[in-house]
Amino acid sequence: MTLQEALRSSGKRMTVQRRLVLDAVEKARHHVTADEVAKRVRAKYPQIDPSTVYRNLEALEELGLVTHTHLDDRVTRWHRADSHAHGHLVCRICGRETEIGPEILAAMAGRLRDEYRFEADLAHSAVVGICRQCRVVPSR
Amino acid sequence: MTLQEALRSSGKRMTVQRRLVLDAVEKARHHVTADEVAKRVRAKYPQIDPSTVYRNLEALEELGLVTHTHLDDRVTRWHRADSHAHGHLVCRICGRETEIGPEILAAMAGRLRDEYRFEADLAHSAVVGICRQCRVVPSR
DNA sequence: GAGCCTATCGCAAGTTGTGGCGATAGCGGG
DNA sequence: CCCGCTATCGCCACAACTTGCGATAGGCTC
Repeated sequence: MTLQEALRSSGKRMTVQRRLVLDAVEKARHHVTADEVAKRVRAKYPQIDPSTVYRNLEALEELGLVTHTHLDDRVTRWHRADSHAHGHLVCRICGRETEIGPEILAAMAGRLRDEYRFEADLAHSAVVGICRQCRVVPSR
Repeated sequence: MTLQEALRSSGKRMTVQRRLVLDAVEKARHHVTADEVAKRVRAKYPQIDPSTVYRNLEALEELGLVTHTHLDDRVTRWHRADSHAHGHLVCRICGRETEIGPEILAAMAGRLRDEYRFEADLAHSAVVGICRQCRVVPSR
């Protein structure tokens, strides 16, 4: 079993808490915050500590089962790792979030790889800027 | 005086605290965290509250005097606004940070503008990935 | 299935950044 | 130069994580 192997080779264990956190992320359709995961898990099992949720999200990321993305400025958002590749645009004025295909980001990643030998992870951060709606009426 | 005009037109005031925060950011050679600014200011004027520093950084950003960037995942870093345009690559393995010219990022910004009418601010976030040194020895 | 090693847990305290509130002080007008 | 309006301040409490630590419990071995 792949999961078993991954666990064994990394020296990690599958605990009840870890499975609950993983389930919560997988059940969530899209990006969820650690806090949302914690609330969801604690709704059923209140004795599970929030810090456990945070640590498990990191552990599951090391196992390659989940990933995190920085959408807007501050909050970290988690989702299952096998989601299709895509990027995000986030408007700094209205906060609206647009999902975009991987092509444009991939083009940049290619140049970074060629010119800097840097392997960019472009799903990791959203591109911040001003969306088409908010461009029309200048903010300042 | 430009600063005076900017202040007046935005209805903001120049207080002692605000000037100290601005000075601290300008004196800092590169990107500093809000916490570092607070420590530096409080070293001389301990009665200034950290929350004042945070609020003043935002206010100075609205005035266009300073900007913030997200280098690694979590911490917000501040610098004076007139720095030359550039992007950042941050390695998720070793944490090393590379400054890059604006060309590659600008190319992507151009495509986002054309295809999505999205005005990207690419100095705002660093590109996270794996640097050339850490690529040699795979992490997993 | 008993025992051991150690990853992981729950708890509690620390860190970092945010928001409300009454008091203070810029700054434009009279 | 005094007054008044209100932006800003300092303080305090809170929100969002993070970390240290002793106790617990996976999972491998015998």
